[in-house]
Amino acid sequence: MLDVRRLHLLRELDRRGTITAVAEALTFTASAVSQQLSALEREAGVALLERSGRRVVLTPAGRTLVAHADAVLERLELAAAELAGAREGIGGSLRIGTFPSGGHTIVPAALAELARRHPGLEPMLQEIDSARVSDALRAGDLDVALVHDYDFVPAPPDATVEEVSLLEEPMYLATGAAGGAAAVGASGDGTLAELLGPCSEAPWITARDGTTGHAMVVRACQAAGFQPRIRHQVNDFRTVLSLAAIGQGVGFVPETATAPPAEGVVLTALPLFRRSKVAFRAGGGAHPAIAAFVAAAGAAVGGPRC
Amino acid sequence: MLDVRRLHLLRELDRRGTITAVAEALTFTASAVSQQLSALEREAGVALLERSGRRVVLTPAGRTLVAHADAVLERLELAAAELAGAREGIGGSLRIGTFPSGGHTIVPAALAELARRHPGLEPMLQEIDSARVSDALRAGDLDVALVHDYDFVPAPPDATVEEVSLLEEPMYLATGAAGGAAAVGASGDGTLAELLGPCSEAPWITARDGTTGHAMVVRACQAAGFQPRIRHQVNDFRTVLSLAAIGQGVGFVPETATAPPAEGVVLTALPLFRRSKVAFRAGGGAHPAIAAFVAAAGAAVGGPRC
DNA sequence: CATCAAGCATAAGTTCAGCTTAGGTGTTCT
DNA sequence: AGAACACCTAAGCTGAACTTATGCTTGATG
Repeated sequence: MLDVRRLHLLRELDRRGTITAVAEALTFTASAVSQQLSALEREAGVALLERSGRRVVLTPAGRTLVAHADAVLERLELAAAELAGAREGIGGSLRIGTFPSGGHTIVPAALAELARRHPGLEPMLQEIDSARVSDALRAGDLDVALVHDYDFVPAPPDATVEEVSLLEEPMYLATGAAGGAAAVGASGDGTLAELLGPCSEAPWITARDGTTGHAMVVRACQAAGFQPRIRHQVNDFRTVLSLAAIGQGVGFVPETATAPPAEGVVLTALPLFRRSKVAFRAGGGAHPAIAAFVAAAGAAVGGPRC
Repeated sequence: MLDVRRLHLLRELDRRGTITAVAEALTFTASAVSQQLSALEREAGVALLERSGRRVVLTPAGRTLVAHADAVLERLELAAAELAGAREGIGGSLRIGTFPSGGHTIVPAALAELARRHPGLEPMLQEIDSARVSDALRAGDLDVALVHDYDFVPAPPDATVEEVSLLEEPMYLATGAAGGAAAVGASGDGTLAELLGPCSEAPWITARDGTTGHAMVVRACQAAGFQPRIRHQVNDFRTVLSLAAIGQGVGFVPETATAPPAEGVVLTALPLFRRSKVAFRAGGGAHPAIAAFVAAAGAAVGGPRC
């Protein structure tokens, strides 16, 4: 019988690219991973990986085996989730990841709701970049995470992670107000090019390089026909608004960040959306603590809005 | 992560009923199985089995976990099968089980065909009662098996075993001929009760007690309205015919056993069928050696008949 | 081109999970 | 009541799997 632990290593190798990275993620030495993968190859009787430069890449046989590993591990996750459901009461710890701005919007409300309904549950919050979430989930460093998904920034589909949509909100263009008063443009009509065009020469404020928020600004501007001149890179939307207010540039903020209205900023709604989701390991949705968090997060975004 | 080897033990416990039986089947000591199941229970955090008299039975949680184990193990079987397919050439050994009468009908033709097409494959034949086949497949003592399936004897559905139908043939009633000449009644019309009625007082020849062939005779007679008086119990259909010829009783034989015609026996076709099938572990159909055997067996029964 | 770091593989030593053996308890059958 | 059966626990042992140490190849850098 194929060893599932070894299949797990093969899957991580497929995702992370190097044996060293796999070892780091699972807190082994590279030697241990190398030995186990050799053993897997031996029992498989087929070459699963071959050296390519100083790394290794999976053979076609290795890649199909990873597909099977995904299926097996998903089913094991589901089994574990159901077992957790069979244990009376929801308890233990739940490791929650969140994008930075989620930490002071959705998460507190969700955690309050969660604590009210399941006092035995011990939530552990951790800020994490959305791009690193799926790795952290697979490695078991996180159980659930709040993630973002922007227009223009397609996430590669990943069979190992499931997502539940929480909220879809429009993005706003934040520009400095001439008079110093706060204003929210209800616009909504007008194409992206028409709305962004006037800012093609302005300095831009984006999220930090490498994030999906950053990529979204760049691609939206490109779609509007220009290359943004980026001056500031900050992740915190309150900082974006403060900078815009003092005329340091223009940027995007999600609807959540528009209340209370920031002084000295004009906000214009864009035909551009951000979706907030809860992500967890495929099969893990049956876990009561995860299901409870998804429900609490849903209540947190749905409650105030209805 | 749940340990798949332990899940395998739990599944076997579900099928076999006692820890001792599981240990015997997998060549462990009962102590080892007991310890591993305790460990599984500990990591599950839920009671999976409870004592009932001097045995143990699965709790509801244990039974749902077995369902997951079935799914996981089937997928692993499929993965292993595909790996075997990726190995160039078909080789190694293939352990084949067969019901006794299959040994001198289908199997030789199938093995000849198999040897012709895949000289590297080393088939290992073993007679086995159909009722024990699924256990033997699951335990890994067999890779494929020829099994039977009679009308009136429903086999309990087993998600761990897949079957491919080979042949459906009518059963014949064998009675002693008055004149001593061979005869095959083409009857076909007439209900089961009408055809068997005349034999309600005759001594019967059936397969050995506990086999499906035996159960089929008893239930068919019951359906015809009488309880058969069983005198002889033999599995070999040639012996059945010989006994019928000397007036020692009446019995059922499948069509396969009617050629060449036996002297002194009258054969009457019954509206009663026997199906021959190839069985293998769920997911194992993708294994090249198993697929080759299924094809060869199909050719063996289909070839002479078309 | 020489040098260095990254990444993988192998050898050797160590630790711990999982096996067997041995012995004990509760249950069922005779 | 006694015997056989099925399971559990304790104790000791063995091998699989990990770490450490080392060497090889590849790619980047000055």
